[in-house]
Amino acid sequence: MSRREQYREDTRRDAKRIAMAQLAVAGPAGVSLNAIAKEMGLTGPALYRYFTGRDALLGELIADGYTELAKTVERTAELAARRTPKARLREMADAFREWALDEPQRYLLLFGSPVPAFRAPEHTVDLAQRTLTAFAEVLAEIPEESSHPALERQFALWIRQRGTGLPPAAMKRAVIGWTRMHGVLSLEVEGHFDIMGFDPALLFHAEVDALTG
Amino acid sequence: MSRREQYREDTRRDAKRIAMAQLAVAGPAGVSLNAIAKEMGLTGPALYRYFTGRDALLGELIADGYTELAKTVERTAELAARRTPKARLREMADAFREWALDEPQRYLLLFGSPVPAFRAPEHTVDLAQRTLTAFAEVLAEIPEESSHPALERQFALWIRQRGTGLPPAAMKRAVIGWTRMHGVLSLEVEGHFDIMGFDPALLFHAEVDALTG
DNA sequence: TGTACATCAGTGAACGCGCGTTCACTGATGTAC
DNA sequence: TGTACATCAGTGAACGCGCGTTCACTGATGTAC
Repeated sequence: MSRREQYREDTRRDAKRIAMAQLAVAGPAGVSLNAIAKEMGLTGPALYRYFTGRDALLGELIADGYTELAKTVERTAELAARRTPKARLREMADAFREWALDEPQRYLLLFGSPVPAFRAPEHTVDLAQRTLTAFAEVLAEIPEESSHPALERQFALWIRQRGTGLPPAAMKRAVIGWTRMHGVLSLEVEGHFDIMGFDPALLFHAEVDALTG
Repeated sequence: MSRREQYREDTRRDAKRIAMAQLAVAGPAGVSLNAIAKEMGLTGPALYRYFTGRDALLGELIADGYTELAKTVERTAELAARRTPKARLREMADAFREWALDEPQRYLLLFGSPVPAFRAPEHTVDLAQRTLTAFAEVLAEIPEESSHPALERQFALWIRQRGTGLPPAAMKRAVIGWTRMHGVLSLEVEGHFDIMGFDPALLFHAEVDALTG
């Protein structure tokens, strides 16, 4: 890689790092190209050498987020490869939770309220699938009596379209696991449990355990 | 009520109606006092006769939202008073879901990403409890073997503090039901299921049914 | 019923702010001979 | 090794926009006698 290319990459990474910090403080609306440039010692227009605009930058943050999350969960699954599927599932769920709580606004950027008038680029869909697939894989190893035939039929269709070789029932349970984890995490992150005086971690773990009967 | 009082109330209601319309289109960030005033045929500063500021208006929208939602669910419970608890629960859940899907941004205003640098007023906490209590009441009528003692102990404590006479297990199940419904609804509303080609309603109903074993 | 006063709604100008983005231009870095 | 040219980073000014909020003021509506 030439020095210029190296420099470009460094600058882009810097800009995204600062953007993430702004996101953490003030949400997506608080991410401003001018403010980022200022913090880098540049003027606003300079960033247009590196990003086609604000939306492109946000899009990259989203894509990076999905990728990071998937890698985190996948790595946890690998490290726990020799443990029982149930234990592995628990660890993966914990990794998911930690990743969310570590930087709530980054989590909400992926799964929270959509940024108005901003559509995530198409290829993020595949990135988003990675994490779900990891959960489906471990769930496929944990037997459970099948139920909800109508729902599973729809998942079978979807799996056939996308060509992953996972059992529909496992995919269904992965989606249910996802919605349940997200239900707890999003409300926790937004402070809705604050006044209720209980530990959201207990609730989260109860939900993960309930997944496997 | 004097004519002036009547006029004040009408104007306030008008302003909030327009604010809700803006919210529906562009989210909380899209709610602008100036734009509201313009649509009413007024200038911006005029609205300061009716609201102390933008945050106060948003606060009222939130409080109204919680109250509306609670009333909707409570009314449904009353209308289904003679049906079995399970059937009543299903109808209440459906009412919850319909309310959410009817105006997604209003739902997200209550349960979605927090508006940065905006704290909901204290009394909204009680309003938020109303809906939860309605669900706890019906769940108290549906027996289920108790589990998760640690979690239930925390709910017992909270219930004692707030003086509602509900069984902790019912409260716990209401919270779990809430997180599960929210998990499905928030992801649905934000379009995360769009490319997966299945009917979120099926998932939602599966979750509600799973609540009662 | 009419007059004097108080209350209130709404205006228009202004303050200060920040935003995304375009554009012509300077100056430095890299490249080809 | 040096020169001529191309490429690229970054600047500064500008455009146009909208925002929340304050303030002095006008004009209409209500109230008390």
